[in-house]
Amino acid sequence: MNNKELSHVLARAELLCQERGVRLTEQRKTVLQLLCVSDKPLSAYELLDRMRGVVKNPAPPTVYRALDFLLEQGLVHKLESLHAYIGCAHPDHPHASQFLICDNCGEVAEVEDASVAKSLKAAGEAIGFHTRRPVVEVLGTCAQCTAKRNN
Amino acid sequence: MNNKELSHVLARAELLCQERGVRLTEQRKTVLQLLCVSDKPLSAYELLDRMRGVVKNPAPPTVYRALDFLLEQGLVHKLESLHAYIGCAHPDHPHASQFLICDNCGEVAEVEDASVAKSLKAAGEAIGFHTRRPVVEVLGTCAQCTAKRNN
DNA sequence: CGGTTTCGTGAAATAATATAACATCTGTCC
DNA sequence: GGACAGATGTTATATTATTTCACGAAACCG
Repeated sequence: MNNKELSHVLARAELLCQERGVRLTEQRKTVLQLLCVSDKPLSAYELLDRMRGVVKNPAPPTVYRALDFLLEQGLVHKLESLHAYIGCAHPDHPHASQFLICDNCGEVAEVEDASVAKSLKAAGEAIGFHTRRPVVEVLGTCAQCTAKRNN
Repeated sequence: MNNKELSHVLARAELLCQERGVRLTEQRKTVLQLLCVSDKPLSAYELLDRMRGVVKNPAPPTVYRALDFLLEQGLVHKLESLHAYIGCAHPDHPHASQFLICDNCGEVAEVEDASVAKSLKAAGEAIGFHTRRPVVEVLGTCAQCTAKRNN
């Protein structure tokens, strides 16, 4: 995420939290920023390391608490298959995203494919299942890495 | 999984492994059986506990090695969002399954929805992404639990 | 304003999940 | 039987996540 996007996301996060009557504290903002400026998903302990410069003596609960908050607010996502976290690419609206994760370079693309969401919903409804949170993470190789390998 | 299904799956597993020239050893078969007879997904350490009766002094690598093998052979699945493992409901053919996981009762339904698979594939291809393993786990409430709650 | 309640944080310990490294054994092939 | 590859035994350790209890800050309410 570049600087402009970061500013937008942070401003948007401030606004959303205000609207919702929840508090985007310094620690929470720090974690959100760290995730947004990272070019790859970060594990909780990587975040912990990077917080050392900013927060005094952070412990695991420090980062997990911030992550819990940000996840609840839809400002970050957890990538279950990587045990890692990533800033949400479009926090502007509630959404069910899918993630395309490159095994090779670690790049993660967050996409919002209506057709995927729809067919998933339908598959659940077919057996009376009520969806709370869909986890859709596709592991594979991104276009760039595929191209490189074929050279 | 009932007894008849278990027999079928085990027989099928034996056959598949023979065809592929890989060895379904006692330990591996034990892990597969434990997963199949369980009515819910098991974590690696739950498996470890249940192996104590069968295998002498099992250690974590014992169970993780067996799981790695079984995952490779498509005989079990890993549920990333639960850190747990489950016997494959239909090992007869290679497949990309989706899992509907009930938060309330822990029941997991493995479904193979062609429409989901297709739209996911398309979403990847749209950006040149080459899929290796799709992880699709829908967290929510099963029909039974929804009904109970509304009573 | 002062009291209270709620939410957020600090800190230490520990639980749960997963892997590394290296030695030993077992089955298969020639 | 000797050599090789694959499977297992064993100990230690890495990584991810939660519990618990004490303390502090902000919002709420009179």
